[in-house]
Amino acid sequence: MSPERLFRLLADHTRLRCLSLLRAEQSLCVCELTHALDLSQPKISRHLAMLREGGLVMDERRGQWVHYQLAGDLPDWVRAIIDASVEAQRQSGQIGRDSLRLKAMVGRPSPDLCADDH
Amino acid sequence: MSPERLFRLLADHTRLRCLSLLRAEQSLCVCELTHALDLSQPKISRHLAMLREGGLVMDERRGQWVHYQLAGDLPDWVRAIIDASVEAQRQSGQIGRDSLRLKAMVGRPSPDLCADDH
DNA sequence: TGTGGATATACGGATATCCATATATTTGCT
DNA sequence: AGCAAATATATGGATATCCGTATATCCACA
Repeated sequence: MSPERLFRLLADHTRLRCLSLLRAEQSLCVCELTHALDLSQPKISRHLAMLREGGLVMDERRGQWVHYQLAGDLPDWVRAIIDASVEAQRQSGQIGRDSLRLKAMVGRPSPDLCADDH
Repeated sequence: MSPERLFRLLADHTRLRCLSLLRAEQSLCVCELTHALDLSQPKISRHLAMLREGGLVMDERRGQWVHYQLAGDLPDWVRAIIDASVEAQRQSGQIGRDSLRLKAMVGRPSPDLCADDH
């Protein structure tokens, strides 16, 4: 991952919000992100695919849901950049607003249910 | 400065190289950057203008030269992001190559001469 | 005032990015 | 097999970005 490629990935409001919320919430499925960010499903899916192709997030299918989380093997400098940007997002209140919508989501697939291999 | 705007500014190889070299060399004029990066003068000038409009660098005219340096009043999170990207650039050898070309530049406007208000 | 060096900006064209919409794919369930 | 929910991908258009080239501006100095 080159710095230029990383910055291109981060240079989009939607992707930044996805990353910030994923860092705050550990693991989220596409429909949770769609609801929390209040954006269309294809839009979220497309941006998550870009983050995945860049190695910033991992996906894992659990039943009919696909859960995303931050990649665990990120280089230190990449993690430092993501951390700093998350901090700025937090100060702007963006993460708070998205988290609130996530909390208010009804019919949210429970992480406990999904964790079981049922 | 929003994270998205910062990342857009950093999402370009030329601007990253300018920032890295400016951080390493304190202060450089346009012709030094043009020579060190081996790129056309309008290209360097245009990218420096973007960095200036984004508040990442300051310019100061000294005679017929315009010297650029990193802005001194950057927020902590911005500085952290720039620092991390510079570190990655250093590891890639990019800064070393550009620094070498800078050192090898002949007729380089001496900082000592330019510092005087002659 | 005029000339040359250093820097900045304007102008098109090529390419990339982003989006909305429509559609395909995968999975769980009956 | 067939249906519905969740997710992914394709398509085409609008917009943004980047670049090379040409030109304008600013400054030192004669």
